[in-house]
Amino acid sequence: MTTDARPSLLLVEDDPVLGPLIAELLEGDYRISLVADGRRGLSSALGQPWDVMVIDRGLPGLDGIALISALRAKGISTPVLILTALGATDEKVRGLDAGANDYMSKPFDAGELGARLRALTRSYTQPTVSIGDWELNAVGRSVRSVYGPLVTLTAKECELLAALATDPDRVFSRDELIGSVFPSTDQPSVIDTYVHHLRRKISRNVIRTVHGVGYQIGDGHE
Amino acid sequence: MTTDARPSLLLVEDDPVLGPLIAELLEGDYRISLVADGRRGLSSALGQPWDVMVIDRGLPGLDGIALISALRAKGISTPVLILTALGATDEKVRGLDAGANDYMSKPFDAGELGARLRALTRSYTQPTVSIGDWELNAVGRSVRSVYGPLVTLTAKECELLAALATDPDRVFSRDELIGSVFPSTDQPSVIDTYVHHLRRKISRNVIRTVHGVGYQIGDGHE
DNA sequence: GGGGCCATTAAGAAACCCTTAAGAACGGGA
DNA sequence: TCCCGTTCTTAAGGGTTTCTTAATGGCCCC
Repeated sequence: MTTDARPSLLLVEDDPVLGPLIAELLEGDYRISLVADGRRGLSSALGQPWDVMVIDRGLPGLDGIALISALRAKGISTPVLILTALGATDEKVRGLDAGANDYMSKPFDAGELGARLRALTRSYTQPTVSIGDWELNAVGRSVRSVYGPLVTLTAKECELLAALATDPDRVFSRDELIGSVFPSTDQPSVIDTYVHHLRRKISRNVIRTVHGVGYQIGDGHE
Repeated sequence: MTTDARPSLLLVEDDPVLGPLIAELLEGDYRISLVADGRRGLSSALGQPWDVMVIDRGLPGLDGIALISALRAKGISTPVLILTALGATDEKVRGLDAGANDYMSKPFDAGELGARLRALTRSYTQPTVSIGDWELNAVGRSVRSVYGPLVTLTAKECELLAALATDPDRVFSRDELIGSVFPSTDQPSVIDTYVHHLRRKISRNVIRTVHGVGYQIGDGHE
């Protein structure tokens, strides 16, 4: 298989030497995107799902701590390791309190950075549901194909897909799905609309229509 | 029969009013055990098998989410409905992601609770009928041979095949089949048409013609 | 060769689903 | 608070699938 299985890593580091250096160190193990200021970091972090982030404490535009706070406020729970030149304990506490998951002071050991990142990507890997060739991350509201990029879903899209995925091969009636995903309405056609959204975002073959009955998640044997 | 056929239900709810109230509501349909804190909930849940659990989100001792996570980590896959005062969507996602199967916000409607519990205790596995090398899923309107691809059927195709499969080796007359599958018509040739559809979709040998009499599935050995 | 019976194909009608669009509701940022 | 963008919800037309009917051709037995 030709798929790149490396986890994606967003590196936010303004130092023109250190940034590329870290990127080079880690590029064997991660697919790295490097951005050099806080605002771009935020838009990158929000723009697509990441497996892990490494964020510098002192950044132009938007401070690292503020960046992490903003992410967490948005409900992004991607694991973050924060880097800093400051080794003081209260700095560490502040970073972790803001929502960082780990912390390293410069200068740091490359091996230790690698180990800490492995620990982060291991322990914080969010549970996913397999749907044929797709993996649904209900917490991050994202779906990724084995063969393609990550796709972000809206809340309802995600809930609908998750509901169908609770029991592959089972056929769900529209009323059933409305009860669990769209309790605020009783109009079955809303399901059609969202099925359409999901098929457009993901793939036409993920959700099967059972004429006159409802919808079902295929099992990859089609 | 003297056996109590009611499913067993473990209710973990610390509210001194709501707990007994729910227990009373449901005791006609379930054998209920009520415990009032998370740690006891965990030991009860691990101590014996349950058919279904209702767990409060906020619990003393061990939070409801943590309780469910612990259960799932132990490999306990009993269906769980989580109750909460919090209606926020991300709370819902969090609960479901921790391993809950369904979710209700307080205050809740007693009837809806009953319906959701019935849905949880109902078997999700759809019955399949074996027809030679083929397996028919009447709800999903699909048929598959061993290791073969999934073949989708229309409603009438499926009903006809299911009708024949109710009694393999028995020969069904056209009139008989029309009565049970195509009540809206009285034209026997419609059966021929649908037999043809099935043979094309599945296999030429699944349905045997008994000249002058009708149709039959298999003949004992193929 | 004729007659009965079955297999196959086709086509109109009906039921149902897909797609698009637009207004409402929601939430974030200025 | 207001504005703007996203998401949710509703609605409706067009398109597809499915049902039903019917006609033709093949096969076998008489």
